[in-house]
Amino acid sequence: MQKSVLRPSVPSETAPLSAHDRVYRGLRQQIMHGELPPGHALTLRGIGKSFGVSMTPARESVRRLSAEGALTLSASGRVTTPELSNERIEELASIRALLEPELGSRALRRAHLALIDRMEVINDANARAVNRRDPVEYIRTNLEFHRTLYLRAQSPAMLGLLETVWLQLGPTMRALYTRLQRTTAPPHHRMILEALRAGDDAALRLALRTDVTQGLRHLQA
Amino acid sequence: MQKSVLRPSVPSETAPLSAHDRVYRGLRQQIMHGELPPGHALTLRGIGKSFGVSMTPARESVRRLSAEGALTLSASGRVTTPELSNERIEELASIRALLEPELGSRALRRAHLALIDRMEVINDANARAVNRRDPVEYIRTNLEFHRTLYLRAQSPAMLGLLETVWLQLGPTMRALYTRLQRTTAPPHHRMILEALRAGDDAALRLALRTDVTQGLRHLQA
DNA sequence: ATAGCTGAATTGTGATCACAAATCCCATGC
DNA sequence: GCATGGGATTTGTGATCACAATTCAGCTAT
Repeated sequence: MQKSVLRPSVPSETAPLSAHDRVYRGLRQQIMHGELPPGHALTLRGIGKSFGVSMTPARESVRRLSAEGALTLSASGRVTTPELSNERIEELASIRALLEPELGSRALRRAHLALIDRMEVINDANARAVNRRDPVEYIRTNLEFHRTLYLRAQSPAMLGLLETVWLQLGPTMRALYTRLQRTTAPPHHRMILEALRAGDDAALRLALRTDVTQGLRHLQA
Repeated sequence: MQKSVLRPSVPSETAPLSAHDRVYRGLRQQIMHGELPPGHALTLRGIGKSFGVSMTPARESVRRLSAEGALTLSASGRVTTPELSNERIEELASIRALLEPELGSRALRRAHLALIDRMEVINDANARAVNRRDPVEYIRTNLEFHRTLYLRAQSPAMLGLLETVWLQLGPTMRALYTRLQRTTAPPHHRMILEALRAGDDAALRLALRTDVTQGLRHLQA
C-alpha cells in the first residue's frame, strides 16, 4: 500500500532490509530462542499482519524456515513449529555432539584472551537468566556463548549447518526448560572456558560434547 | 525427504504435487546433479516459463534453494548458482568427511546383503558413466551410491544436512569433472563395499573419508 | 579506440485477488 | 453424553499487476 520510506538521512545506516528479510529474521529469532512452544500454529495472514506486510513476504519466510526445519508444513500447508520425536531429538543432539567439538577445536587455534573474556560476560548473563527463571533469555545467552566461540573457527558453512540444528531444537529447548525448572547455570561452561585458557584441545572437545549431550539428555518425554 | 503424504491407495500413486514442489524438485535435481555450471544465472520469469507456472512458485523455490545454499542471491536479488572459493570447498569437504563416516558407521550395523548388492549395481552404472564421459550421470550415480548406504543409517536429520552439503557442491562438482577428465571409477568404492561385507567399522570410516576427500582434493583452482 | 552517459528493456518485490480445500462450529440425532 | 453432518469461515495457492531498481545496449565525446 505505502512503501515510500527511503531515508538515507540517518548516519547510522542500517542496510535497507527487504520486507521478506525482516519477517524471516523476526520469525527465526522467535523460534530459535524458544519463544514459541512446540506445535504452535501460525498463519500466513497472521504473520503478515504482525509484521505489517502482506502475505507474500510471510509466505516466502515460511518456505525458507521450513526448508531449514524450523517450521513444519502439514500436508494441507498448515504451518506449525515442529514437535520432535525422541529419536529426532537424540539425532539432533548427536549432530551437535559431532559438529560443536570440531568447531570448538578450530576456534581454539585462533582464540585470544578478549574472546574468552567476552564469553565470560555472556556466561554471567546466562547465569542471571537462570536465577531470573527467564527461559528465552537463558536460551539466547546459552546459544550466544557457543556461537561466540564458534565464530572464531572461521568455518561459516559448518556454523550455518549448526545453526540449522539449533533452529530445529528451539521450541523443544523451551519445553525442556519449563519442564525441569533449571536452578543452576550449565556446569560445563566453566570447563569450556578453562580448556580454552589452557589451550587444551582434547579437554575442550570433551567439555563441549558433554555440555551439549548433558543438556538434551533430560528431554525424554 | 519432506512431506510424507500417507497415501494408502495405489502404490504407484504419485502425490498431487503442488506447482511449487515440482519447480523445487526440478531445480534441486538440476543443481545437485551438476547440470548447471557455477555462476549460472537464472531468472524468476525464466524458471516459471520452463516449468509452466507463474513467477510465484518460482520465487518460493528460489528462496528455499538459496536457504539451502544451492543458489546465491546477489544484493539486488539476482539468482545464480554459487561460485565457491577454495576455502569454502575445503570446508564443505571437511563437513562431508565428518558426516559421511558417521552415517556409514550407523548404517553398517543395519546393513544386509541385499543392500550391498544394490550398491554394486549402482557402482557399475557409475563406472559406465565414467566410460561414457557423462558428467551428470556420473555425479548422479556417485551420490546415489552414497545415499543408498546412508539411508540405512535411519538418521534422517543427518542425511538431510548432508544433502544440503551435496547441493552446495553440485555445480562445483560438475566443473571439477570436466576439468580433469576422469577415466577411472572412484577407486575407494570397492574398499567401501569390502569393509561393508567384512563388517569392519574402522575400515569403512576410513574408506568413506578418503573417498570424499580424494574426490575434492583436486579442486584447487 | 575507450570511457562515460542516457534511455530502453529486464528483473525482483510486494500487494491483491479468485478459488478450492481444509477446518471449525454448532445444531441435530442417536 | 457423544458422535455426526452441513454450512460458514479460515487458510494456503497460484496468477497478475504496478513499481522501482538494476542491467544492458548503443551512442557520444574526448
